[in-house]
Amino acid sequence: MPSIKDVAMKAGVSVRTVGRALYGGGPVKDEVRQRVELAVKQAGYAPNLAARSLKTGRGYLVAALVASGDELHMARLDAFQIEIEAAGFGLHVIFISGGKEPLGLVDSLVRLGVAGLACFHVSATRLRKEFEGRGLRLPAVAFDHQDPGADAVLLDRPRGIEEAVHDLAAKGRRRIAYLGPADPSRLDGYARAVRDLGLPYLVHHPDLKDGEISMGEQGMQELLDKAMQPDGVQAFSDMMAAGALRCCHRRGLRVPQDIALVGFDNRRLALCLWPQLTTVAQPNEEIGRRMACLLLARLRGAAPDAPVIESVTPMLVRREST
Amino acid sequence: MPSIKDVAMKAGVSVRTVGRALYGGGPVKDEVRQRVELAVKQAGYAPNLAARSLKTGRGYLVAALVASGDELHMARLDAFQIEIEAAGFGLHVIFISGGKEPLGLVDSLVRLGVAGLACFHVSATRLRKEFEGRGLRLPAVAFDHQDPGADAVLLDRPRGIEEAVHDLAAKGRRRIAYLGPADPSRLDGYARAVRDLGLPYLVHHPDLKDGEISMGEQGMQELLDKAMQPDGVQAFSDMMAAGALRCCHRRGLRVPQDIALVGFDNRRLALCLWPQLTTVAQPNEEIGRRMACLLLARLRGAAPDAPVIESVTPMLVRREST
DNA sequence: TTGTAAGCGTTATCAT
DNA sequence: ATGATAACGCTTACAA
Repeated sequence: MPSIKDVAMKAGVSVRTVGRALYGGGPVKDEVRQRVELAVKQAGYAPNLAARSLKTGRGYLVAALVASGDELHMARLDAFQIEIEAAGFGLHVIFISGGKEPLGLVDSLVRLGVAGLACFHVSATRLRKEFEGRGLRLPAVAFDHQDPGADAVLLDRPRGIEEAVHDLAAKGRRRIAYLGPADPSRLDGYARAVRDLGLPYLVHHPDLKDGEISMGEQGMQELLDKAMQPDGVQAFSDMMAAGALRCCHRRGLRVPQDIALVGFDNRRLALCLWPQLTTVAQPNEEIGRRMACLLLARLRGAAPDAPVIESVTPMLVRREST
Repeated sequence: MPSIKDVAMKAGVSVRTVGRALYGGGPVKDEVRQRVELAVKQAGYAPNLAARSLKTGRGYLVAALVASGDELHMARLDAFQIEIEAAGFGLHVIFISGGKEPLGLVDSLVRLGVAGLACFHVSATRLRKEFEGRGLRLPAVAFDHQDPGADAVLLDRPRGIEEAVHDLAAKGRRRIAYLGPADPSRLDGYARAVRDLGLPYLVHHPDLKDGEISMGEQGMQELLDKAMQPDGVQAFSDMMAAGALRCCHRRGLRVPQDIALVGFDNRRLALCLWPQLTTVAQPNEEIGRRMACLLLARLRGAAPDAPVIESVTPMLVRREST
């Protein structure tokens, strides 16, 4: 492994000059700069990041906390990584399986000297408190929830649901139900839409907890049994919609002829179903990019003191189920 | 950030003694060790990994190359991470989106001083060659393919397919077809099974390339049009099976009454379909764990010179589609 | 049984 | 416009 000394030797200058030539911080003769750059190429020199961060105290790793392996998180993370690496940082991914933090997570982050934190649908409030307890400030950006003092990118679910319900109404549906847990943001959008459209408020919250598919299947069953007679259903998620679809198949209800069905998330699953699922898509790439921008600005000290909150809007994707 | 000096001061000993007390390497009085451990606790000391790896030259990060955000890779990676972190290493995940390596990947890995490499379905032959070109040996473990000189965990697909076909036959199916690309490992298992069972060899390779779902749908259509009259189908993947299922629905074929259908992978999707898909499951956690063991052994220098190749067996999961 | 000190590769302060 | 050198926190050979 060539070090900066080797480069200096090769170029016939001092290490200080190599530093100036590569990163600025003082005047360097053009001819010398060229010699240095050539020497870097020839030696295959790449600065040792361990040494750098030991010296500067600044870390070069950004940690991402991710709820285990979910397709949506991965899409966001992918976009996030690209921006982060383009800015010269490295991405350190930590999977939080089953809601449990890895043992000694804070320690390992401190030891690694992480420069910042990105939370993909996992709250890091406690974790950041621990950092503060050690006298460290850890810049952070979160998705879809607000950690106190952290920047955030929020998803405007109400808007997405509202658009979907309006679209159902535009297709002639008059009894549009909401199926799923009592999530305030989704219910807000649904409630606003049916009120504005003058349609009945039809909501069913299945109280099942074991997985979204069976929740969707059983919830749909109950919805039908309660004689709500829906001709359209906005589901909490694609997974729940898949369950609802199973119920319709079982009962011989045709989708979309008898009942139109809309999901939420636009998972790849939506394309695999019969019929293919109309759904509200999250702009995952945009989310990842925005999170990276926010965090990078803070790492560069170019962000205001107060947390920056941004909002992204989901988009309706029309398929066979409506 | 407390350093080892602070701990030494607090405990009233030298840094050398702290080192011995914490990591061994010489005798330490019990009483002194206790004082040191107390001081570590009180100071909240955690060794600075940048300094350590600068000094030792050994990295503490293991890099994982992953084909972007796939659910199966994530499950394996999750298990992999747990073992790696338990061994005191950190995991550095790199997503290879769309088959393209991030620009300057080798450089960034060198600079990070990664200790080892894990390839989840991405070949790293070229990458490791580049490392060798710089005079660095990079221990590596791969999944599902053999990189020269690297350890590997292979999936015994033939066994999995064979078991599935036998299961179809046991349920009375006599015309079992294989639907999918001409993947040698899967075809091997299929061919062996139908031969052993004395059943006809019915194979259709759709030459469509645009996504596995439409490939499954169109492939199934062609399979039926060719009058192969299958009463059972082993698909290349769950995604293809989902497409095949769509075709059956469209044509009014009942699954499993008219045709039984088996997928491969056991994605979460399999539970969302109607009917729920019987499929060949990959033991993802085991794969991740084994890869970690192999790599850790090599990092500790406890592995033989020759590459170690292990094999894991998939398992049939019976659901509604058979 | 314990302590001293060198050195890893970088950055940055100072002098030239 | 350039160079010598100290310091970051850690590990470890060597001295005591």
